[in-house]
Amino acid sequence: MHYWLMKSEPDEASIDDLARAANQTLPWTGVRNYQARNFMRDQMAIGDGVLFYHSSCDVPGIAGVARVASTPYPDPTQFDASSVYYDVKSSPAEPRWMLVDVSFVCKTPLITLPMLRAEPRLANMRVLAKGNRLSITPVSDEEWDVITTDLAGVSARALNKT
DNA sequence: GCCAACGTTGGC
DNA sequence: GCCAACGTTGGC
Repeated sequence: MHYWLMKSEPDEASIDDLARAANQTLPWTGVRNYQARNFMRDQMAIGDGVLFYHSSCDVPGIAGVARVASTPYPDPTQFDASSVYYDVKSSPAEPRWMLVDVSFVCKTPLITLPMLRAEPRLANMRVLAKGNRLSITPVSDEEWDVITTDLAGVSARALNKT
């Protein structure tokens, strides 16, 4: 069981989009970075906790909680010539990009970067490291507890709902 | 719009 | 295998 922070531009897929999606689940399309892909392909398991982060927007920050809802499978957008995520060097026989499905758990009050940086227990959080650009980063057990319980005030009941 | 930081590409 | 050039990310 691992925890993750996953960045999404809300213009493309926001926490509200996830809440409105069929089965409140969306495939995490568009990752085109090998480190981020490897996290999804090699380390994620169904049930892993996800901090849903809004990036490249007016006020970036954690906007909700989600969970990993599938095992890894090829990102279909890589084969779609009309998609911005099309990858001419990939093929169904040898897919280059893998993803997982992510399911909605709950929204949280927006937890901004200054709020995260103000919390000493998050000083080593990967997403806060200087120069970090990875769209998927691991979150430690303690970081998960601090953010979901202390900063976001999510109840244990909400976190454990299936 | 700026720019620091980082990843990828491709010539050699 | 090195590394310069280039493209992208993403906060500000």
